[in-house]
Amino acid sequence: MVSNLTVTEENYIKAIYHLQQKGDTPTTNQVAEIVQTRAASVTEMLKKLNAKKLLNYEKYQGFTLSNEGRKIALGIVRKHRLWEFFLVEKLQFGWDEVHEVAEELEHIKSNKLVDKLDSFLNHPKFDPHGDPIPDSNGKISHQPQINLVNLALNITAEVVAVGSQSTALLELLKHKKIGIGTELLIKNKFAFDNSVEIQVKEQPPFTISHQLAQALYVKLISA
Amino acid sequence: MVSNLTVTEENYIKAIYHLQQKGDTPTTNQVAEIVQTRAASVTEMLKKLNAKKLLNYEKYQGFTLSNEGRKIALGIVRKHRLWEFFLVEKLQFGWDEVHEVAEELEHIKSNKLVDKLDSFLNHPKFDPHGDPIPDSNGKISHQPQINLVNLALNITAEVVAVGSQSTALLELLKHKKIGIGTELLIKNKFAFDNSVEIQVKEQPPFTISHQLAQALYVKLISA
DNA sequence: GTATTATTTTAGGGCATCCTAAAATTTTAT
DNA sequence: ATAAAATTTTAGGATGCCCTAAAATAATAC
Repeated sequence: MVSNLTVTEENYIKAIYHLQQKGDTPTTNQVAEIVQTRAASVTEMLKKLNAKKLLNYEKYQGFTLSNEGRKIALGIVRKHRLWEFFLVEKLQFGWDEVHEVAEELEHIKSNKLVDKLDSFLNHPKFDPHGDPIPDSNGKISHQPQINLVNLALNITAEVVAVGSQSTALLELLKHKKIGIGTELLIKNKFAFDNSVEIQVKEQPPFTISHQLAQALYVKLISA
Repeated sequence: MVSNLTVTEENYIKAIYHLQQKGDTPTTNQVAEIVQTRAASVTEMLKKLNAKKLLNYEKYQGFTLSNEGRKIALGIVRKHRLWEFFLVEKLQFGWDEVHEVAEELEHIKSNKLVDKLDSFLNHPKFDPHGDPIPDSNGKISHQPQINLVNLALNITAEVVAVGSQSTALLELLKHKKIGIGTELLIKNKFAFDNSVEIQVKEQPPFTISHQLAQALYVKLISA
């Protein structure tokens, strides 16, 4: 219960949590890719986390987080996203440059710190990328989000989240001046390459690739 | 120059820096005490830091920080004290409960973060314990400070720093309602045990031990 | 100035995490 | 349904930092 985990252990747990969030049950190789190591090292860690009952693991048969493991993952995600919010909101970081620093800050161990930070920031529900911040009980707010490729034509919507934190994506979005809160609508979809012509409020329309559209999540504007 | 150090290496450097600040040239055993390890482990690390040119070290002959080593130490101290200031000023921590958390936060690696934090806090010069915060060039402000045992009778002075961060000391100060900024004067010094009778503004006088008086630093009030 | 004591260093080994190479198992393709 | 390919696991070794015990050196006491 008091589980004092190493930074390494926390990173494995977080990786597994994120893979599970994407639907598919995670594989050894996927985890290795995320934590930047080799499959053999992952297997070793799986055994360790299994022994600590944070994972349900049968060799060759896959693994998922136990309830306890999920709680820990939610705690880490909470810290990560609160720090990101802090960095953007209070320290004036760009939303595309906070991920790496938050990767370090998320491992600071002090419940008091997290709770006080949360109060200081007025209990934000979503981080600067639009991802929900779990509350202190691990509860997550959901806002109805639609993938941009599924948005109907000529309906104005607001960007509420992005599909990944890769710097490549964030750089592109910055260049195109699209961020959380941007209002846009779809003028056209082109079957040839699935590219999408969008119009951002008050600006001339332009076309974005299918990959980029897939990385954007929007909600309808209740006008 | 880009020196990417481990948390452990940073902790050794910081320990050596603080020992040097106290005047005496540091010993292997003193460092072991501070970083909570054995002398043998310290020797090992001394060799490593020497190889990285952060230390001038000759076996059996002692060691001191090189210029590069001192720069690194100042960077860590700067981060530690800025975070302490943040915790007390913005997150409403008590000044007696921030040290441990700051021990973790000081190892977060991002110059941009430190600089932005510094701006956010309006470039504070002293941390909540009265210790000076080095600026981004490693420059340290000094305020004239007098040890309370050397303060003359009936001269009002203001507490500007405390001699250590030990929880025992901070707890005692809290109980006696003495902190940075407290104004007081000495009514009496007792030769028998070197205890000191002090009066805090508007309150009845009381006596404190020699040890406690030694742990308090004051400056005269320019009235 | 030598003997005793204290300090520092070396020697040798432990644990966590990483690695490569090989073996075991599962999945895919025909 | 079996052969080939991909994945996962085991085996064995490396590195960073820790430890204890013993050896080397320095400091102190008489």
